[in-house]
Amino acid sequence: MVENKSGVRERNKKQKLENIRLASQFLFKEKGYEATTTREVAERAGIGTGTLFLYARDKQDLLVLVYLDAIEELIEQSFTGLTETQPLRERLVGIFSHFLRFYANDPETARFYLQALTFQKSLEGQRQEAAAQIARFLNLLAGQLEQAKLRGEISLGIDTVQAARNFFGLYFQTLSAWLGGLVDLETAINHSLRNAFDLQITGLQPPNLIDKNF
Amino acid sequence: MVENKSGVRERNKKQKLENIRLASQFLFKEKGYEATTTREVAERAGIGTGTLFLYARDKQDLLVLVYLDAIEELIEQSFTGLTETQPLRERLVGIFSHFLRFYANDPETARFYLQALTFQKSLEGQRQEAAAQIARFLNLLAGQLEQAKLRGEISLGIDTVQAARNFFGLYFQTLSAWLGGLVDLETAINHSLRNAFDLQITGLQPPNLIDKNF
DNA sequence: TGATATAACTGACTATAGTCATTAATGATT
DNA sequence: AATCATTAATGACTATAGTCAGTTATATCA
Repeated sequence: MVENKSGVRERNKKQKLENIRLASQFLFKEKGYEATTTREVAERAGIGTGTLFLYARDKQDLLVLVYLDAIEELIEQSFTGLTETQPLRERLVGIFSHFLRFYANDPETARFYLQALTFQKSLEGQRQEAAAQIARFLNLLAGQLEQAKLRGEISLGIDTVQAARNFFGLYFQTLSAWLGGLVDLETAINHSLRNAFDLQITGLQPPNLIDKNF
Repeated sequence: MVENKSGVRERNKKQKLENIRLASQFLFKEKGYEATTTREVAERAGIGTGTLFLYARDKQDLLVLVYLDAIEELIEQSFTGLTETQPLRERLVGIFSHFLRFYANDPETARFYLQALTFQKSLEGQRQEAAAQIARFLNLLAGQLEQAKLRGEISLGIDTVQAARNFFGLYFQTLSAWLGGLVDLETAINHSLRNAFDLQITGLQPPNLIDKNF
């Protein structure tokens, strides 16, 4: 059991995965997700068909692989350049609208990507990375909410992690409605998302009941 | 263009659809969704393979067909026997827990059912029925919230339809987390769902800010 | 009732995702 | 450098969802 020194295999594997990623990216963009066959991806990546499935669990996993980098950048972007004066609701709508607008570049493919992340038996392969990415996003979101606490916009007693989860859930619902064709993009952002967030921030209780809790 | 009188065709079609439903139901229960082939369903329903796809758009549509009746009954049940004294949060947890516990009978198949409803291009065939079912459920839920208004549990200014949507979104997130194996059933109901609902009811704002709004 | 039109049904066919027994390449050990 | 062990790569193969050109059944109407 001696340490691997040359690392030829490791480098080859990394290179192969990157080739697969590039091939998938190119073909999905060129012909669309459904029209692309896994054989085409394998051929373009310069590997056998069987090999492809050593690197990705299934076809959808290829899509997740392609989206990983883009989403990472998107998370970065969505939290930068937030205007100081914006109220919380607008900040949140601003953050999440980045994602909606990104998916709008290719809604068809986005649907398959999001399907790959929802209601899966277990998150293996590239999906696991994507799940970790979402977890990181939720932490950043909770951080934003902590800052809102400091600004006095939200109550100090709030569980910001739970709040972040709630906002994500509401975002996801809007995303689903939009990609399902129930609303158009601008309506989704300016109405569905905003109204949902507004109600989450405001809550349902009348003031007198809230006072009772203190 | 004379009216159809005998209606032989209509009756035949209704009967065939029912046969398909029963065959699907039996086989999905017997061998599981994935292990069941569409040929088996067709054979058991006494029709050709091509005919099957005149009645269902695809395999998942068969699943939606099977679930339609069960969900209808479930909606009914979930709104009956609500204890008068329960606070809103408990009522809502109670309502939604019916669904989680129902899906717990066969979580594997439930995953495929829910996939069939999420991020689809368009809701055709049986899926359209399922979407209408959800819309009806949301209306009932909004009705519950209206009653909560009368009891003074929530503010009169609340848009109960939006609130119903929000609760559904939060429920769906919990459902997804549970079926994805991130939490067990009891945790999902007693923590994930309850905490999410709690925060939606309470809201995020400190009392002084709320007062400003009035 | 016979002729014609329309709607429903069919299973052979196609396309393709994912598997697996076999082969090739790399790394460890002497 | 020769041998062995482990890991990676391969493509022929399998399984099955969904299609479609051809066929059959029902309805309409002279």
